[in-house]
Amino acid sequence: MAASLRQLRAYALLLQERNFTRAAAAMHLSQPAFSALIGGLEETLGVRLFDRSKRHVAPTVEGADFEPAARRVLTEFDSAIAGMHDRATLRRGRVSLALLPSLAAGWLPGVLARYRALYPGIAVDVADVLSEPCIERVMTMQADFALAAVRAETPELQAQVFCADDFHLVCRADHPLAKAPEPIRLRDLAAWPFIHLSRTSSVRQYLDAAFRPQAMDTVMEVDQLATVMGMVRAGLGISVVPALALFHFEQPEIATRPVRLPGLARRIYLVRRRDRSLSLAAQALHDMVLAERPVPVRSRRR
Amino acid sequence: MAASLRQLRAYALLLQERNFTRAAAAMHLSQPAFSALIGGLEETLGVRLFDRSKRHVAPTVEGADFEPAARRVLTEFDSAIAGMHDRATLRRGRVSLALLPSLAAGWLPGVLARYRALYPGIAVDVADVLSEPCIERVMTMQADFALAAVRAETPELQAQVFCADDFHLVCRADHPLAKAPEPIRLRDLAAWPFIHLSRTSSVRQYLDAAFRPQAMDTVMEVDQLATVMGMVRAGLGISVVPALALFHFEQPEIATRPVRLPGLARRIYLVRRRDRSLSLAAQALHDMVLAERPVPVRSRRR
DNA sequence: CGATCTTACGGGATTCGTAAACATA
DNA sequence: TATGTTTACGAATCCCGTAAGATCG
Repeated sequence: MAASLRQLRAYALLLQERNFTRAAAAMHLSQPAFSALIGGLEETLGVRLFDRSKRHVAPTVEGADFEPAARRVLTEFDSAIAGMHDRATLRRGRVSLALLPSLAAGWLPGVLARYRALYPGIAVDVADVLSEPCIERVMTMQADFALAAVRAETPELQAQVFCADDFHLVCRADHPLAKAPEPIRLRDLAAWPFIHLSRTSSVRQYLDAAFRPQAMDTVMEVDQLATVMGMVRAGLGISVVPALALFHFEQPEIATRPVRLPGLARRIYLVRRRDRSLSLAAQALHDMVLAERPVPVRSRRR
Repeated sequence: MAASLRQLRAYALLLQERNFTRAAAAMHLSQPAFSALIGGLEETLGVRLFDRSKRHVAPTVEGADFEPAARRVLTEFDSAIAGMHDRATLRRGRVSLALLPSLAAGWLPGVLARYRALYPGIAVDVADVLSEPCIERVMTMQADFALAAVRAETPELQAQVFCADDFHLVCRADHPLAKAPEPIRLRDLAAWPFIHLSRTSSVRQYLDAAFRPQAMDTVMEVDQLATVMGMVRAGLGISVVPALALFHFEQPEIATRPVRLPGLARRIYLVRRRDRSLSLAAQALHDMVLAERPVPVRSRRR
């Protein structure tokens, strides 16, 4: 005969009430049914837990000594259930997201503000890294899902198009290209001093595929888009950046123009593991992220 | 709908088997019944704990995170039950006994040796103190029961006769009284130098009631029976001690003779609380103590 | 097609509540 | 006698196992 939690609850209740009738009422049970619970527990343990010889019920030595263990079990159980219930109702949890720095700085904050307002108990872990580390984090399960510029379709990963991201010219507002007639084509840029991003960036890889490097007038190569912005604003050169990064260049001295590109526009993919389902917290963020995809940004002519 | 321990066990089993059929078998349950346990747990928690889409069952993020809490609850529960079962079967426990030093040194060791052999897991706490502190310890529940020379019948305490304890003369083997004809009466001792115990001892109180103190030839007053023995052996005087303390005087140079006393013999009482039942460990010692009451010790004439 | 989980349903054990018996101060 | 626990018993519930259905590789 195995003991049950119900019996432990009856025991704990009787220990504080010291009266079968009241304890039974507290458990919404008839007194005989309650008595059977206590009796059953005593039988499975092989020990009498309460003396009910006299007017008031009193625990035996064994009955008193059992209290700490019994209460520990009950509270552990309840908190375990409550903890999972909190996760079920999104009052607790954790979600980790890996995404491109441009998305992380420009588009994500608004989404996360709404997410946190809805689910203040959920901890959010953001990794703002380039596409390759994004994918790597999903692979190693450091991130629940990622927004990256790589269509990572492997046995472990699945990818879906998240949004299209076209390229834009950035230059000083007083630069000739700032007022050149539409459409601006890639070859129109080749003559001008150019600020490149590092070779690991997806923009650069796209440009390297379109041009032979030596066909361009490369002024320098930097890692951060913010640095590109500074160089352009200083008149050191022009550059081409994805629409999602244009927020860096919303400055009076800088103009941005759409560039007509051969082939398809760059795409951002939502990448997640194929085998693992998302946690509830991750699923909620996933759904919100899809519902609030970035809207195309308009370039500005100066 | 409340969660049950059974569901937690099913969960823990499925987590390590990752297969409903095997886990069900391990629980001696049909697979559908097992499935219902998991389903019920998932419903009460409001979270899907396992993905069973593909060939093998895999825990969801929530399902994996639930493991530590669930296992903790299960092990706490099992150890709580096992702990009480150990106490029920006297494999564990504690008993504390208060008794007169003479009993503690002369009679108790043999009893405790048998008790410990039967119940090696039970810790025994012995207080070898005089009658008053014995009773005090039972009152304050520092001792489960006591063997003392006081019939402590109060609303809290009940006493039963444990054994009778008659008094014996102790003197040097070459003392005239060692070979005096039976019976030796108390008045036969008045003429000889006498070693008294302190006034708190029950022997002394008995003698003070029988004689006026000034009627005796008091040599000195000591606290310990072992000291009495040393004094007597040195020929400084004679004394009277309870039969239970005679083991101190089993020495070649010392003779012991029964003394015929007016009134009843001294009695040792077993004293316990009236309201509290004894713990199982205490009850076992209680029964053994009663079964092995001291047998009357024979005095020796030299 | 085979392995595996879920759904459907009848039978059996457990548990409940009412009523009566029993114990104690 | 009044309060409070145990016993007795019919009824509702819950849980299990068998069998059929659904799904995925």
